Amino acid sequence: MPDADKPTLLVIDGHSLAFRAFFALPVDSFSTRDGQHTNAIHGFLSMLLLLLQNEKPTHIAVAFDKSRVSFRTREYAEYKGTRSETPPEFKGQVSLLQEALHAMHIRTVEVDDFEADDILATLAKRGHAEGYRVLLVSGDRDTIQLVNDDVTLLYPNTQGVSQLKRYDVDAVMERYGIRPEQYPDVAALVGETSDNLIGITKVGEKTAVKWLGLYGDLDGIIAHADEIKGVVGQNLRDQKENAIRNRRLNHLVTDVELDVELDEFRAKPIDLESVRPIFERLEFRTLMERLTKIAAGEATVAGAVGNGVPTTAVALPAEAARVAPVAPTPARLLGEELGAWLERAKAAEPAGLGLALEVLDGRVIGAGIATATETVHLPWEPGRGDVALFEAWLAGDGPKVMTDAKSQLKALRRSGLAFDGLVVDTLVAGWLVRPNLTEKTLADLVSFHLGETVPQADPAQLLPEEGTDAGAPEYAWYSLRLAPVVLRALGETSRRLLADVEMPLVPVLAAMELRGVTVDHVELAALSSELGDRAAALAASAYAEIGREVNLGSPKQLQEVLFGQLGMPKTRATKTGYTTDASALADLQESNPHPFLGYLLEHRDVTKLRQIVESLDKSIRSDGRIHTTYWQIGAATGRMSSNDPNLQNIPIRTEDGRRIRRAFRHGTEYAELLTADYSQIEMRIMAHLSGDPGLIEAFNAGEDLHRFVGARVFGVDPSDVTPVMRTKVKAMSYGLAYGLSAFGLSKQLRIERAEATQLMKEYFQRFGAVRDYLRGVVEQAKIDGYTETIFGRRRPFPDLASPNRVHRENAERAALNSPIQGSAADIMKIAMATVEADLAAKGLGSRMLMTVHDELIFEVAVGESDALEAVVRDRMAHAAELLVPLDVQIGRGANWDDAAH
DNA sequence: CTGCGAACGTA
DNA sequence: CGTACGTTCGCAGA
Repeated sequence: MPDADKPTLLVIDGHSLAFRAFFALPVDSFSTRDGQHTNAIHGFLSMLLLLLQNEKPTHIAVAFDKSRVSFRTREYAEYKGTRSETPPEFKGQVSLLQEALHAMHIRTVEVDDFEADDILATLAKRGHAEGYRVLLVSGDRDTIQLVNDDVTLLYPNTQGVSQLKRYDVDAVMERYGIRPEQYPDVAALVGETSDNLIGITKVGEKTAVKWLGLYGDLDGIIAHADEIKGVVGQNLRDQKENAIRNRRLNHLVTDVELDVELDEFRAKPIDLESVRPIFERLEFRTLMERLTKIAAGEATVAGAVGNGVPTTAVALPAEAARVAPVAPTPARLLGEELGAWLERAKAAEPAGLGLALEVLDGRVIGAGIATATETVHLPWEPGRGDVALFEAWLAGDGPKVMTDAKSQLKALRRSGLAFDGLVVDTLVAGWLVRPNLTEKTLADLVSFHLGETVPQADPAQLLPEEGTDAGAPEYAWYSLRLAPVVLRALGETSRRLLADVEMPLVPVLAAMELRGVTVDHVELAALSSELGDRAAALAASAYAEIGREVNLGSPKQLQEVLFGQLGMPKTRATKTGYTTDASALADLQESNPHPFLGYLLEHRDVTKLRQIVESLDKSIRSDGRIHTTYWQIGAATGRMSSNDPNLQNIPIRTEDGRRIRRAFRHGTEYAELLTADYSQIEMRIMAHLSGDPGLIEAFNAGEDLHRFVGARVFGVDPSDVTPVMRTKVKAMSYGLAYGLSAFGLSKQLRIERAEATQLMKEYFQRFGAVRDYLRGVVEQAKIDGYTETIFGRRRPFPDLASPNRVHRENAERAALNSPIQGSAADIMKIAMATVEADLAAKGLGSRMLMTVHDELIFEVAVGESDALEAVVRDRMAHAAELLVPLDVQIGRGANWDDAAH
């Protein structure tokens, strides 16, 4: 029977989904007037309605655990022992949920002594046997073992409860590299923390999958345990009982006795009158409206909006795998033919043509151009003459769609070719859709957004062989096809961000990378050798203290020295032992002073600096300049990163560090360097976003921010704010944007916990809107599943719904920080594009060289100091209009250090 | 030769 | 028990 004709059985693990919903939605925003919490019920039902709309199941069952004990806990008392007590706000929601389900005429199932997963397993097996298509919804990974050609798992791991990842056999293979039925063997070897099942030490997913490939299954692996070498082999032999026990426990029972026939789960038409009383009692107005629409058959897939309901629809890929479309065979056209083709292509694709350039040794050697149905391959050297029409198209503003345009734009520039008209870079657009950096290449994008595979994907492709590999024409074609899909996924606001902020930045970054920055090799070499000498002397002194030579760069050996030989108290634990990081060593120095610690710390500093100096020196190219690469999609917040080498972490805090900055110079044709940075931009954004009157006044007053805030917090006159008070308030202010706790604050300032708590209390009393704002960000993010910057840049936070407290709280702090760091990034990106454009418009020869998040560095052409400063100040200060002014600090000098004000 | 964790530089 | 990155090193397992 073809799939489409099969009945669809939807089976939901009720407890697991309700629990996820509980953590995904803020408990405070969902309760009835008489105080009953409803967030878990609301989230669950919201998800259920989406499933009803999208999947149109013919049969529905919801399974629940009958109690916390089952045959598993009897066999292994510690099973799920790490799970904490059920939160009181959750209790009671399950029975109300069951009541609501019954009102919707949906059957629930629970069986003594078995877990909901066993019921899922049993129903999946019966459904498969009786010719159903089965959809399982569970947050328990053990259910992966149930997936087969008829059984698909929807797993809520990406975007809170309303987004489900679809695991069919192929998806499991892709994610885990194994067949679904092998999953329990992997889990048995690796262990499962949430179930308190300990696996084999040192065995992770990779090792387990590898062994399975070699020996077939867990029994095979254990039978061949003697052949496995090394520590892991020994661990396996020692701990195999763990794995055997885990395997027994994670095997799901497929023959639980259920007193029900599958047909009894048949979905009934929605009976609004039966549902109304319970929905009214739970005060679910919006859900009732949605249900009414579904009943009337007029609901749309993404129609779920309002009252705290996630606005995104369940993420569902298109129909089952189709045959991947194949790129058209590229035509080879010359001269006039090409010109004529271009004219036709432009008419066929008014939104833009796909373009990809072939690059060899940094120079352009060919191009691929694509419409939806045709591609052209053009091997050409610039200036050949007969392709003037093509070069004119490149230079004009005719719209072009590319993937990873920046590197290609650099090659064009090097080849002396003009370029304009980039409308979509699918790499950047794809990142705006999913900023957590999962798709880094065209092949990744095609795989995720189109569900197809780029043949022989190799982005570094130089000279594509005819017919086999994907070359420039195919790249152009895929780029063009990606664009509408990705743009549709972006939504209106993000499309504006792409067009107004990100796309204009691409050629700017390309230009900056090409320019590079002059760095003095002689200076660096001298510094390196001096630092080398000092490191050697410090190492010798350290060795003398302990009477032997150890590798000071080895945490392992240091632990032997500190906690063994010197008998010092253990520090904070890491995965592999005890930390020897600088702050821990400083603590030790206080409690157990020892000269070795001092030498060690200083040795660390010196070798670290030397390492940076060495790597910078190696990066100086033949033009005497360092050319970094900016990664526009480098950070989920919207920031850029810099690599090869990273110019965004050049030391500044110590004198030795500043000596490195002194090696950064202006080129010989130029007069000096100019640096411009936003002062306290993150605090200003916080003032803007929170609207806090006190903070806004602080910035508008234009006096020293921390002094002003300190005066308010400590209730003294600004002139009476002592340096100590100022330091405390400054740490507090900056910590806010990172979700700093009283504990963290006390640690950083080395003050008592109580004092830190008091300081925070006073702070929030004076700047209450800041606290309200920060709380609101997290709450809203839990509802939406993402945060947003001032300019509408979004970042999803799936972990806000995690039942794991550590993961969840990490996500909460990141969510807190994202709109602030991200808005600052937006502003800087706008500033960069406008500064660059203004310099060009005014015909200035000065140029922007580097960006370090809130700082820009320029090379000043002779006689342009004041003109440049005026442009930079103006464009940076007015990149955004906030409730507070944007302050720009500017300095000039012969090197980067001197140019810092 | 590769992958991971610790440590540390910046904003 | 403070966000966001990139780089380097040592170590362990091939």
